[in-house]
This record gives sequence, structure tokens and C-alpha cells, in this order.
Amino acid sequence: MPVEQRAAGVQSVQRALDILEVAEAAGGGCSISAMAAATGLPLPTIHRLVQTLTARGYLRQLPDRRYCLGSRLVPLGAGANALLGERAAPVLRELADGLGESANLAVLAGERAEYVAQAPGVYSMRTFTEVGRRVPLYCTGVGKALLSALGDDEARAILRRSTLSTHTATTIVELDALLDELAAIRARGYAFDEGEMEVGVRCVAMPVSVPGMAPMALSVSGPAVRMSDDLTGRAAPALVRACAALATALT
Amino acid sequence: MPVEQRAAGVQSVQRALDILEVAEAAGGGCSISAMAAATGLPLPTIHRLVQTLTARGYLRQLPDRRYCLGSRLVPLGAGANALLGERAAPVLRELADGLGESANLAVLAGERAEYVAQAPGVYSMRTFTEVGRRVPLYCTGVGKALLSALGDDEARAILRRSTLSTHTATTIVELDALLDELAAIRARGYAFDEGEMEVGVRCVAMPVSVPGMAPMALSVSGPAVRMSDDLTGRAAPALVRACAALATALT
DNA sequence: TGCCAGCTTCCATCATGCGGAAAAAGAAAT
DNA sequence: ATTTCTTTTTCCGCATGATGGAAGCTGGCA
Repeated sequence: MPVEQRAAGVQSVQRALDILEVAEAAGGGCSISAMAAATGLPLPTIHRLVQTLTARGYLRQLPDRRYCLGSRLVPLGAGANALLGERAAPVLRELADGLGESANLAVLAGERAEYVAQAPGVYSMRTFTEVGRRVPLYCTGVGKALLSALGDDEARAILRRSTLSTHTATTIVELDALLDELAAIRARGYAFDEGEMEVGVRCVAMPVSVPGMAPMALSVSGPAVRMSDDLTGRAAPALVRACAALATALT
Repeated sequence: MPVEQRAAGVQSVQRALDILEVAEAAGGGCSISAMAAATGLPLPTIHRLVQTLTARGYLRQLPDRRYCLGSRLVPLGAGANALLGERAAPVLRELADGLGESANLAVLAGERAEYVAQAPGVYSMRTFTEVGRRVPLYCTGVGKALLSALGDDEARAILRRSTLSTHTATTIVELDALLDELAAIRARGYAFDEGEMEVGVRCVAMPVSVPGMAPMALSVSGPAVRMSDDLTGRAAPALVRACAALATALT
């Protein structure tokens, strides 16, 4: 028995999940010995677990004998996404009704933000976000909120890998400027999008962090003509309450 | 020990995966006893495994004590998707170069088709599909190909739940007509999209079935003015070859 | 309040997963 | 072609960790 008491649970399942997560972190592919190094487990143990996961399609063996995430995870991920949206719907609706503008929920999917739920605002001219749509992180409210919730190092690494292209006159494309922006968001608690992705769209976004869950962000967005400073001022406390409600609904 | 020898592997991991898949199939939420019934395992065993999966975010416990898929699956699903696309890229490129028109790969994600890889055609006017975009099943080439690969019952159930809205003059919106179409696709081996989603876009799509993987579909699409009967005729055997190549590349 | 169904905890049992060691299969160097 | 080294795979006896029957608990319902 190890000197310290690890988190309770079924040992081999814990280890299998560790392996999945190592494979995820590795991205391109991961050898059995690399997994052993990453998890601290002996090779035969890894091998046995990997066999099981591969047989079920949760891992895939590449021609060079390394392993990567398997496609059986795709429908599971999609299912989890759909459920998230379902649970969040009432919270979003209340937020949208209270402020009059569309409310959106996004999760971090890979290196983009994916909208998983949306409640339309009350006006006929409003922003419309398609559930399932993925948008860049650096030039959207939810994206910047998600980045701010990650560590500074991780955010920097993602931004380095991204192509920072100019969508509008206000898009921030300098790495340093973006990092400053993230620091400001962390200090303030929420992010603005001043038409950085699409001209005339203003957005207030807040990171939602629920322990043990993928990072999420909640936002309210609408035409800049209606998204006055007054409205964004009222949006902030409403978002705080909605985040708390979400945390409760999803826990 | 059960009378018959089940597939080899680590028992508790197998059971944990069974539970995830039961939760996926249940969709909305699944009680512990329902899982026990579905898997044939005793309650305490299920309970212990579910605890472990919940602690890691792979399941979530709802307020009514039932369980559903957890959000830790979202990034894993996204990662698996990205890898799929990476492996498929060379096959798509060859297909696109051979025919001159854009080649696309989509997987079944929930009840929509999600593009996971794309290779652009050689002409400046061509269809452009964004990787990560999700499109309806009933009015797209890849979607219909995916539906045809599912059972008739499953396809019917999905179509019933979908809103069949008219995108263009050729969109098929009657359930019976769609089921006939699926039967024709199964007989022919591939699907056509005659501008059903977007006017002037013609597409040939073929289901790709790799054992133990989520259903996928491969398509070639381009402007109707270039997608002559002659070209679609040549596309069919090219798709067959590409499907075989994909199956090899992904196995 | 009392009943009942479903969930959770307990714990003795032993089947199951464990991991050291050695064989096998590749990869790299000679 | 042969050797050497690395990495993966198989083997197997041991004891750890998972198992599931039974008992206790909780929350919903009448």
C-alpha cells in the first residue's frame, strides 16, 4: 500500500482513466512506456489496461505501436455536451429574460470555445449563436473568459499555437496585448468582447468554474447599440448570480 | 464466473465502460438500479464503479440521484475528433486531387453530422466546409449516408425527433420519402445531395464503417455546374477506394 | 406517522488484477 | 548479415483489491 491514501475508488478504473487523460495530453500519440513514465505504473499493468481500452475503441493503436484516443469517445463527448446544454437552459433563459439580450454557454473543446447552450434575447434584432458552433478563443468573449480561467502558461501556449487573424478593427492580435487583457479579466472577474469577432456585437462573458468539470464560460451578447455601459454594468452581477445557479444545477 | 467466457480484459474497466455506454444510451439520466438491470451486475458493484466515474467527472449525479454523462468526456471527445481528422487527411487529399472537388469526412455526433476533416478541391470556386461544423442529417449527403448506415428503426427515431425544415426546393421533408431515400442509398451504396441544403451544391457521399468505431461518412462535393453525372460516376469508385484506405488508416 | 423502494455501507471471501522477471519482437548500430 | 540495445508482450505465483450478499439508511408517499 502506498504511504499516502489516494482518492478512493476502484483502482483499475482510476488507472484506466489516468491512461485516457495521459493519451489526451499527449495529443498525437503516446507509447506504452511513456504512459508508464507519466503515471508511475509498471509496464505490464499499463499494457493490460491499454489492451482493454483499445479493445473497446477508447484508445486506438497506431501503426508505430503508439496509442491515441479512440473514436468511441466521440459520441460520448457529444452526449455529454448535449446534456450540459439541457441542464443549463433554465439558467440561460432567466439571464436572457432579465437583461433582454441573448445568453450563451460555451465549453473549452480542444483549443476553441464550443457553444453548448443558448437562450435568445427578447428583441427581433439579436445575436444568434448556433449550439455546436466552435469559435476561436482569442477574439470572443467566452473564449477570453475561458483563457483567463486557464493558467497563464497554458493560455500562452494555446495562443502561440493559434493563428491570430484580424477579424475586425478591434481584434487583438498581439500576444502581449492578449496576455494583458487576460490579466485584466482575471482582476475584473469578467471579459468584454468589443466587436472583436464581428462588427457591432458587444458581449460580456464570465468564466464558470465547477470543480471537477471542464472549464466553461457564460456570456450575454447583443448589438452594440443596445449593449450600453449601463446594460453591461447590470449584466455583471446578473452573470455572477447565473454562474452560481449554474454551478448548483450542474453539480 | 459466468458460464460463457466474455471478451478478455480488465474486468472492472470493462464494467466501467459498460456503465458509461449505458448512461450514453439512456441519454437524459439513468438510476443505479437501471444500470444494474441493463448490465446484469449487482447493485453494490455498480455503485462503486459509478462513484469512481463520478469522482473523476466522467459521470454526473443529478439532484434526483440519477446519473448522466459527465463533462470530463467533452475534451476527450474533442481530442479524439481532432486525431481522427489528422489520420484521415492524406486519404481526403488524394480523393480531392483525383476528382478536383472538395472531399469531406464527417462523424455522427449526437443527431447531427460533424465534419472532422476536409481537403479542398483544386478550383477557386469550390465548396468550403469548416472542420467542427455540424449539419443536419436529413438534408446533407454525409448525413443521409450516416442515416443509411444506422438501422432503419434508429434512423426513423432520429428523423421523428428532428425538425425537417425546407432549406431549398429539393430538400426532402417527408418522413416516408426520406426512408425511401435511405433504402435507395443502402441499395446503391452511396448517397447524393442534390442541393438539398444549399442551392447549386451537389454531393456524393458514402458511409464508412470500421468495426468498433463510430459511424462515419466520406463525401465529395462541388458546384452543380461541375458535378456532372460523368463526374459523380467517377466519384463512386474513387469513394469506394478511399473508404478502404480510410478503414486501413484508422484501424 | 409508518411503510416501502431504492440507495448506501459493511465486511468476510476469494477471484482478480498485480507486477517482477523473462521471452519476444523491433530498431539501431556495427 | 550479425550483434546489441530498446521496447513491447507474455507468464505466473502472490496477496491485494474488487466482489456481492446482507444489513442499515434515506427520502418519497400515503
